Amino acid sequence: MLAQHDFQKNGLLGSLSEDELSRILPHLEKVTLPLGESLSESGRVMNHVYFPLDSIVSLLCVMEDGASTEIAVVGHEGVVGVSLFMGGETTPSRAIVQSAGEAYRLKGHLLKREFYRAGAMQRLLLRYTQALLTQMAQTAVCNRHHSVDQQLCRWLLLSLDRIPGNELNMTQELIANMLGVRREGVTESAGKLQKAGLIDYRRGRITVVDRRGLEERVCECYEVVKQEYDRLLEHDAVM
Amino acid sequence: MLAQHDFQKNGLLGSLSEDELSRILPHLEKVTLPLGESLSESGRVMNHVYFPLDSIVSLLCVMEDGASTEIAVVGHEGVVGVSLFMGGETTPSRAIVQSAGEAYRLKGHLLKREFYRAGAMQRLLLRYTQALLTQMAQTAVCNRHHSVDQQLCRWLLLSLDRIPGNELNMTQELIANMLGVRREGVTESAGKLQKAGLIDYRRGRITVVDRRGLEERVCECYEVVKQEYDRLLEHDAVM
DNA sequence: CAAACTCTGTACGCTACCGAACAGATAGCT
DNA sequence: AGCTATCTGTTCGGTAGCGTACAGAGTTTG
Repeated sequence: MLAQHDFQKNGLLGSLSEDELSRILPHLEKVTLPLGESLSESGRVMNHVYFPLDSIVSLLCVMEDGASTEIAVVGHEGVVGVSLFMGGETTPSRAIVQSAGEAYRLKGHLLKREFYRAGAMQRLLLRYTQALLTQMAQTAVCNRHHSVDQQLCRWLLLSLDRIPGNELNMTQELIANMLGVRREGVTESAGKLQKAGLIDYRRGRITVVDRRGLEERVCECYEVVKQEYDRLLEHDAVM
Repeated sequence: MLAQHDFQKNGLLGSLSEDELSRILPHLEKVTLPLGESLSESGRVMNHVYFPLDSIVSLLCVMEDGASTEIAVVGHEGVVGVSLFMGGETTPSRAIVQSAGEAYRLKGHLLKREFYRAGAMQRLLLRYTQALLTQMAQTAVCNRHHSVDQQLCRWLLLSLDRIPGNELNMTQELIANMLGVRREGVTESAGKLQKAGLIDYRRGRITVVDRRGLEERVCECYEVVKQEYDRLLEHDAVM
């Protein structure tokens, strides 16, 4: 049945061979991730890893005073919970659902078992982890050198790449938390984009009307990350 | 002979079992890394991986306009070149020798061969990579939320942890490049630390005279990273 | 020993972003 | 419908860090 095959919507799952897939398929469990749900808390062991389909998960670094910054975003191209197979079991960061949607989840020990077979799954996950590494690095530079305007563009495009359609359900408050800036800063930047006719903002719902326009305005960070993801995760390259 | 055993100065090499070690030992080549040398350029495949002994290597993200930011630092606890075994072969970042010193290097394909034996070496390298991930994430937050003063403290402590003694050979210009700020900003911050009696700065040579003082002044980012490194890389934990 | 170079200190105006406070707008609820 | 929550827009003073410019101090070179 076709419905059984929607795991293909996740890039990693979709890249596995029949053989590899058949071992984990029976254990894949489809779940709906509501906005704001926490999939992973700082220092806590995760029971499952999550393969998003149309949901988006943000990896956040939260500080003692509550201030936070998004360090990476995970969508249908990836998986939440790399620390399980990397061997550390936990991370000091949090994983929060930024855009509600569906995902497949898998018990952590099953993923680890599969990982340690040292087959295609391992290669795939490692390449994905490297892509994640790049995203984090580029986020660090972007935080240092680029304006809120540019970062907002980057964030919108990264999100847009991970959902179907061109609508995002996000309040400015939430975006501000992700970017680690003030809510007013987002209001201002979003206002500029609105005036320029690139987006349409209405109370928690952003519609991107001119994607090309955003791409012209965004800093190079978006493209660097995108190209690296494409390079590392194109299906042929998996092996 | 004792001189043969200084590979133990590198935490990763030192954690390997006799058995694991014996396979790569004949291929380890000791090299001296001069200040400023580039070990890895954006998008270029590295021929070797480097295990620093008393040298420090900075991983930098360089942008089109030449602006840069250090995203992580590697010393005797780690290895330069994780992209080789992660499967991507290259990264968009650069690796520059920040503090001259010695390192062992190993041909990339030999490390990969060892990695794919899926033994202790693999587990060790993956845990190290996770530590690196944490460092990058924390750098991203720090760039967003903390003052140059605090970041300078963090940077000094991270460097100090990776060299013998309490002297760093660094011009303010270089530090500024690492932190991704203006040279004048470093002058100012370093001046404050000098006045507070924490460091002694003289033309490209910093002597840390009050390490405790720095630790009191640094932001939480330093401690978060340090603890995660300790947790992931303590020898017992390796297996 | 003087010249050339490099590194450090200081000053000044400028801009982006912060913090706080508040007013208007929109959506959901009863 | 009206009430209330919440979300968005705007303002205003404060500040950290930027860009630029330049002066002094230390180090190397001829």
